[in-house]
Amino acid sequence: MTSTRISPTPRELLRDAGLKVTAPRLAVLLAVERAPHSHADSLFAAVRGELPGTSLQAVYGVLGALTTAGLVRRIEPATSPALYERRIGDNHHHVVCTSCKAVEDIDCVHGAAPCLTPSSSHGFVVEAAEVTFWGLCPRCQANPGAARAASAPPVR
Amino acid sequence: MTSTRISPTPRELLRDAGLKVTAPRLAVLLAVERAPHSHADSLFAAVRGELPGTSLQAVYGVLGALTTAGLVRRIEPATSPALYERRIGDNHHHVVCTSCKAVEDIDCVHGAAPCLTPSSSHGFVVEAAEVTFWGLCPRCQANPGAARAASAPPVR
DNA sequence: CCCTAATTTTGATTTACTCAAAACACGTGT
DNA sequence: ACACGTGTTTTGAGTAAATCAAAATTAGGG
Repeated sequence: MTSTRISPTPRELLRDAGLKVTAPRLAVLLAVERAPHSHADSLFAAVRGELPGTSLQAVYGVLGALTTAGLVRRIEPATSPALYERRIGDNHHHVVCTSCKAVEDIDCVHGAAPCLTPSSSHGFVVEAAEVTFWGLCPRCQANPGAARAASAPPVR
Repeated sequence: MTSTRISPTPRELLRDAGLKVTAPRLAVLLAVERAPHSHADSLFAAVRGELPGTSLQAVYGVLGALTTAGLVRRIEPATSPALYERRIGDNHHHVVCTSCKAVEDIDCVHGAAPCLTPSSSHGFVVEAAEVTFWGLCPRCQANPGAARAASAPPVR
């Protein structure tokens, strides 16, 4: 009995989400898996490696579809373009380096999903909480001069 | 005794920050005070009302200077342009309406500044934590059809 | 009141992304 | 196995938000 239940293949992921299986979609899915927290441009570069005909707009289209289908999560830290990752479903957060913009995952502070509840929500029905930590990554701590793209606002 | 210590005038704020006092700066400061969570464009519109010669670039320049000086705080919720507010120093957070993008302040969940500490920070030296809640504002709850500018991703 | 550095204006440019029409291909039905 | 329809991708253009740079202007110390 070869179980079909052990981590679905990219094909299955797409099919199960009701999306057609296409080469660009498989390639983007793989690229995001390999390099989490990538932006559209670098995914485009990665995809071009194995599928030279692909257009940047296709990558944007695929990322939109995958995000809508819930196969991929989009984050948008201040001052960065949108980043994509495959780790979904758990509610995890991110640390962003104020100097070089490197991103790492942070497990949810309080365990599962509703890890935060606003004190007073002004009548809003709150569906989600998003947490971004800002700091200096190990590399930039060691190498203080080398700010790659400064101006990220550490909230204050 | 008319105390000089009660909330500094805009002039004083600028001077104390080592910035020259100029009409555009006073106007932007006032406009942000009046309409918190405004973006550059709408501040530009407001400023134009009382100071017709002002350029959009000047508004961007002023906002940059005020932000650097810590007189104004910049936030950038996903899918919105940068927003500015005068409430600073306290570490407060925001709820953003997923439908109309309205923003409200939320007091820090755990009291003062270090209201969150990442469980494992991958060697980052964390300086700040930023929390954004996503939900439906009262108006959009009552008026479900009227999505003003959809596509804000409720994190998932 | 003058002078200099900071600020603002004017004008061009970049980045990240969206829109639309035409060509193409996945996969359902036969 | 094959055609057909719709969803996808390509091609090409366009937009919003913001940044960059040089020239003109102005705040405010001396």
